[in-house]
Amino acid sequence: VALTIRDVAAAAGVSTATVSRALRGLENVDPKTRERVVAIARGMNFALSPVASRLASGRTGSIGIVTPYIARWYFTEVFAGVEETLAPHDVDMLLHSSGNGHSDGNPLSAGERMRRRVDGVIVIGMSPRTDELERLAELEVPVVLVGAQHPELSSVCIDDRLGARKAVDHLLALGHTRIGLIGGRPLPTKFIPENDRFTGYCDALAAEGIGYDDLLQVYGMFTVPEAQEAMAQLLDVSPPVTAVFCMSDEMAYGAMRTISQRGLRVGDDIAVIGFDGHSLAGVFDLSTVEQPVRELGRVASHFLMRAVSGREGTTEKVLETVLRPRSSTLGAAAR
Amino acid sequence: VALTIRDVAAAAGVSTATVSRALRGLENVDPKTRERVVAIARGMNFALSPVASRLASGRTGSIGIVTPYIARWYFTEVFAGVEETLAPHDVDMLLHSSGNGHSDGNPLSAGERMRRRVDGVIVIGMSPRTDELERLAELEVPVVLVGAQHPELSSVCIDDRLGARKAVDHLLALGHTRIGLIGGRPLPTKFIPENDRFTGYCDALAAEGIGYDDLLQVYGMFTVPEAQEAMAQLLDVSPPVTAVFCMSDEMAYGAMRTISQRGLRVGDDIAVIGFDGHSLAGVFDLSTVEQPVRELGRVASHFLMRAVSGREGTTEKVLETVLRPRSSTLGAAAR
DNA sequence: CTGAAAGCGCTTACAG
DNA sequence: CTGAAAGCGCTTACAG
Repeated sequence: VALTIRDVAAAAGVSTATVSRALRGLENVDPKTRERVVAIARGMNFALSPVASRLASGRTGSIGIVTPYIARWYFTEVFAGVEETLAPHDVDMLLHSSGNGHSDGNPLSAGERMRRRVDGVIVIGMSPRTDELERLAELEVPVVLVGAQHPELSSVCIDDRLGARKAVDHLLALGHTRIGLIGGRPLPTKFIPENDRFTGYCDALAAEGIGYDDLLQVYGMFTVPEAQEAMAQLLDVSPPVTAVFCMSDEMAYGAMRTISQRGLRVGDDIAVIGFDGHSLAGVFDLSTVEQPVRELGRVASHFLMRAVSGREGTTEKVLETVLRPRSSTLGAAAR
Repeated sequence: VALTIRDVAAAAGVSTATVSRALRGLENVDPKTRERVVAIARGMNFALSPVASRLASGRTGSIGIVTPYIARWYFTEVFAGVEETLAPHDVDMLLHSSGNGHSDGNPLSAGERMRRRVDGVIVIGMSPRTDELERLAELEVPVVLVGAQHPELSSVCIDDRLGARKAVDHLLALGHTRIGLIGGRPLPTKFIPENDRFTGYCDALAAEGIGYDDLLQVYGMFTVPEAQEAMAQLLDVSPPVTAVFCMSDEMAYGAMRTISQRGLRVGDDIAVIGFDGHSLAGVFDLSTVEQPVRELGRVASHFLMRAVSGREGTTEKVLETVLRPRSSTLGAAAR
């Protein structure tokens, strides 16, 4: 029932090759011809079949996006940045969540899912040392990493170590010396942001001559409820902590909750600082180190587009973070 | 460089038709043949080209997802529900955000973007009376609406009127009689959830013999900062409100902030209730009416899959909401 | 600037 | 259960 390029060619009295060129806006078409063809196509309400174009041209016009989690703030923001820059170029995005968001687990690996379907892939927030990534590389299309680095791949990320240091330096400047740390998982793989943030925490303490105290590190798994428990644990160590650095804002929310449930005042009795620049940090007065998450997605998209068109090899970019002090560290005075 | 089905056929000593059938798991293939073909294909590391399959079969294997916003909680949750149910069936999702998330605005309408690319589309959180939807319908593929209804389309939504009523009834039961309302936009189109929630608010008041007072309705545009201002406005009316119903949890967060900034206590001096069941409502002790957002996405996916395979006409489903009282209405005692 | 023709890699009646 | 063959709707050297 749908029209084909042949119908348009016939109506315009030209070859299908010319219609194809005209409709795609290629250079080598006489302006008058192009105009006429375009007008006729529009008149017939014709549109090229993307599927046929893809098969004929060998380009998929799609990129893959791989991420462990699909409904989390960080991913969502990166994704928005990607969509924003890619949609105008008419590239489709094929999403694959490798994580445990699936009730039944995701049967396919990202590599299998993406195979023969994409011209390149953006990997968000995944450890760069996994089989998953390994298999993705076998696809032999450009890959760009967001939030991590890899010796052989393009990437865009932040300096997690420095970011963490900014957070803890802030606490230190406020006079705190017993500073708790709510991290993610107890034994993260090498190379991932958690390690760097941990190192930044240690750096800051060391610069003040404060040694690392294992009792002050607890784990919140990057979720609110687990961070609540972690904070409860932290509140029981002695000598007591007067401040806590959380590796994510969401964990910081959990920590804040536990603190007020204990009858303590966030920012006055115990200082809390997060990491991310979550969209609700402002309204809940949470001090944090902001990372330009959406921009991460934009930059990754640009890298990928360039790589797909073969215009360059691997590139790396590190974006800046900024400390945003609020009353969760400054106290009621700042509210 | 990539292998084709012909290579596999040659290696297996069968026709391409048989390879095609075997690899797709069709019934009419001798089990032994299938097994052998599959083994050989695997040995060659061969995978069918989805693009070629699509062109040959006429099915796109994709569905479209249209939404005004891409990085908002509601959308994200629905999307996760969709992804979760569709990914295992190997259907690709083509996303189109029609909203103003784009720096440069989105040049294409959803209809144009989706054209010839999808077997069906899910429309999330859009007013059902728009050109956008109109053009989508012209695609002549099944459409299912999430969060709204339409006389001619399948849909899955909640009863917004009843949900709002639950919220306000809760406030009324607590003894409040001056109840503010933070809505979205001043003049929403007909047929959309805002109107229903407004009606539910009025229903509840009317049942207690309380008349509608225009001074008590302010607008927060579904954003935190605008809700903060709206709440500030509300705090200045007299006689004063003792409670407020916000049409979204995010607006409720803004309201809570304004209230505490004024030195008042949320839940004790002023009760606040939201709407949605946002993921952080619990940690911030916000009373709310929860809607099963992810489930909305799952149900929509099932509807769409059935429609795509021609198994049924339009269907509607209304999911339940549940009141979740917390200390933002119950007061410190519940904390 | 334009066209004829081959080809992209599959699927699907149709026939057996 | 299997195969030969046509066809899906484009794009792209190649030739002019």
